[in-house]
Amino acid sequence: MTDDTLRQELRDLSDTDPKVDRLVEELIGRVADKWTMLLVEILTERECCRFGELGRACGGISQKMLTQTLRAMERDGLVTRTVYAVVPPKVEYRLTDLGLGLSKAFCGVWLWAEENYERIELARSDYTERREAKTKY
Amino acid sequence: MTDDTLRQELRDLSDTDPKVDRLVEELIGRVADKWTMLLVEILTERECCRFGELGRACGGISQKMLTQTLRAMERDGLVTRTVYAVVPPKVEYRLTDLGLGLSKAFCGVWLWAEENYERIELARSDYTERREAKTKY
DNA sequence: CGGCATACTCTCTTTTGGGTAAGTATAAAT
DNA sequence: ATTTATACTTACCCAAAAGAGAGTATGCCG
Repeated sequence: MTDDTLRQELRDLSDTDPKVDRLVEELIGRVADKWTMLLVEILTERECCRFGELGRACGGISQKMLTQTLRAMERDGLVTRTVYAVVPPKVEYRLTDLGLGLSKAFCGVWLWAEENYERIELARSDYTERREAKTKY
Repeated sequence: MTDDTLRQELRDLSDTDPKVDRLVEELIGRVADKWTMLLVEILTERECCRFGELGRACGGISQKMLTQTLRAMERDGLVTRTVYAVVPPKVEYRLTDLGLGLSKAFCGVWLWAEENYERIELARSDYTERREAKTKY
């Protein structure tokens, strides 16, 4: 994709009526958060997961945030939640088509992050160096 | 892209060593926030913007958040900041290559959001209906 | 009888995000 | 002399987000 194609696509996107625009922005705000993105990634890799499995795969997420994020995703139609009436309880989560679509869309961002994290670390240290140099005298 | 290709790509991504994995996750957390994404989008469309222009284009962002987000983006090497020594002050922001890369990567998510926001609204109302039905008796 | 496992839920506290409003510098315009 | 424009910075404050930790239900296993 050329820069101009990109520019054009984004312009087209903003040229729709402002109500849609706000909806889309709100949706991005909702969906583009750390835990949602992580869960989408994990659920893409392993198709079907139990609650505890997701928790372990996320590393460091609290139970509260996990339930909360999963509920929001369920509400938005990104995952399905299947409860088995057994004891101890068993609940399985899997992506819907909609969720898989988001995964595809977001895949580019993961790839970008993996390709560029070194450059960003470099930019960060350069920046603090520059700031330190400035305040030196 | 097939579902399996996607799965494989994401698996490859997680198979790198866990240190890189955490870095990438941290980067996603940093960059995947509402204001950053909006600013990236605006700066892609109009190439070069002054502070005030960005503020107006964002609609409803406070000066504080605007400076704060722009500073973080500068630190990460996503934008350049050019100060002109004039009065009243004039400062121009534009995306770096890195920033433009992020824009490209994230473009897919905007498109997805635009294509699917109706489905999500529908899923939401279905969900609340289901919940209401449940709690009815 | 006493754990253990699982998927929560609830409460309490801390942290963060983000808004508001005021202050700063300075040249040009009125 | 006062206002205007611009891009901030700083201080203060509130509400929302998130973490920590305990509690719950229940059948199975020893």
